[in-house]
Amino acid sequence: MDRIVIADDHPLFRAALATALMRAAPMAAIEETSSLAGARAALSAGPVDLLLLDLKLSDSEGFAGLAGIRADFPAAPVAIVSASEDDGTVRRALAFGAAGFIPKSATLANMVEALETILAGDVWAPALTEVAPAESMESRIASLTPSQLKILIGLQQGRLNKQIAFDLGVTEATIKAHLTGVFKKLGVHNRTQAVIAAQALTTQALFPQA
Amino acid sequence: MDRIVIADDHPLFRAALATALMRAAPMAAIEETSSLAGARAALSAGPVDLLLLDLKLSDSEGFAGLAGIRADFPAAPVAIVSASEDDGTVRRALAFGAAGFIPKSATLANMVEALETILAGDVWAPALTEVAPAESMESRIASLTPSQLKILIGLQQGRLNKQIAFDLGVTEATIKAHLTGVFKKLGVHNRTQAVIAAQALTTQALFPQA
DNA sequence: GGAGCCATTAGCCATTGGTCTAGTTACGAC
DNA sequence: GTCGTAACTAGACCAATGGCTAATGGCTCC
Repeated sequence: MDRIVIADDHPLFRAALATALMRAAPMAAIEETSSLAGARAALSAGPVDLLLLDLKLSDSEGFAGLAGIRADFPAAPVAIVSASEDDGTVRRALAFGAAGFIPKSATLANMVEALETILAGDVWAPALTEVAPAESMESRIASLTPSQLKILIGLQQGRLNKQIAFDLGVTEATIKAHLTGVFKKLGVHNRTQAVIAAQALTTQALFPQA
Repeated sequence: MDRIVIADDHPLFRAALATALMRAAPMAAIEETSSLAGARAALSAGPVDLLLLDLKLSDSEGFAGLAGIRADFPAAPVAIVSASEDDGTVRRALAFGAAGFIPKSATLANMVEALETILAGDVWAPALTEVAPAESMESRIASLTPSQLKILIGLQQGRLNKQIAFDLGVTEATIKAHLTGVFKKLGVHNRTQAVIAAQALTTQALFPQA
């Protein structure tokens, strides 16, 4: 029996997802939450077979929420449900390790199909116009270790090393060491440039392709 | 006789603007360029009565180009021509001191009207749904002095104080002094947070209102 | 002329940031 | 098993940053 968590701040859409889930996985135990914090709580409580995550939650900021979840709970499959479904958004979600992408504009039948695919362990996403855009900043960020990613998210919120260290329960020296690794992987030389690079985590594509 | 500079990387659109200008200001001397650098060169060469600036140039990044021009040549009226014409973009352009906003989707007649208005010294912009959105980060950035703005743009490019000082031909001490002012005006406490705040200079509105 | 704002620089000092080196653990390959 | 690799951790050391005071000169607005 699967344990499935729906994290979306729109009650009606949660209901729609639940309906689709009842068809795709009749035996699943479904939990609903409207916040990223709620999703994290559910993940902390025990293993989850699928998390359906809205990109736009009150307490999350775009892909930073997804990235944070992936860092803390790498074992849990996460499917993104989103109102925006442009190529760039989909591609980025997959780059950050999403197991699937479900546009909110999808029909119920499509959602059922998508959920079945994802629950079977495959990846489901709207058709992409192209396969791989090569060396993107997204792929670089996706290559960060969980700790590095958490620290990058800290940077992006303007926190000091000391604050991040406190948040993560480690020494400031540790933060600095991880940061050096982050800089190397992102190809930058200081935190300011890292924040600029990490804009990919929150920003819409400036010119979404097609 | 007016001296008017068109900075747009699309040759056809430059031609369209030139056509509109010939009607709005038959006696004007028109110069064309495809880059921000070209526009700067023209402004440096002598007083310009109007600069028509595309928001998206190869060597500029959104509003940073406009802000930089305003900082270096505060006397020159700048009208933005842009493909995107959502409310947020227009509002922001005006917040950064644009004398007008001409959507690329405008008809030739509209362009002529807009240019006449702007050349007469008035502000021309598409209708805004609302007048003032109060205390925005844009208004804070717009309150920066020219030097402060140039330094903020330096920050946003990930440069060191030393590098910015070299670029502007001043001492590092000067950069620090200005930075203190920037932090105060933006309400932040370090350069990382300033960069995050300054994202308004390059980023599209995440959720352009209407 | 004076008040006020801006730009510029210097010097000092505390804090923060970043690199280097190094020890520990975990995990898969052989 | 143990070898190699990658991740996490941390201390030492130096560079960069930021706040402070103080001084100079230019500028505009009363």
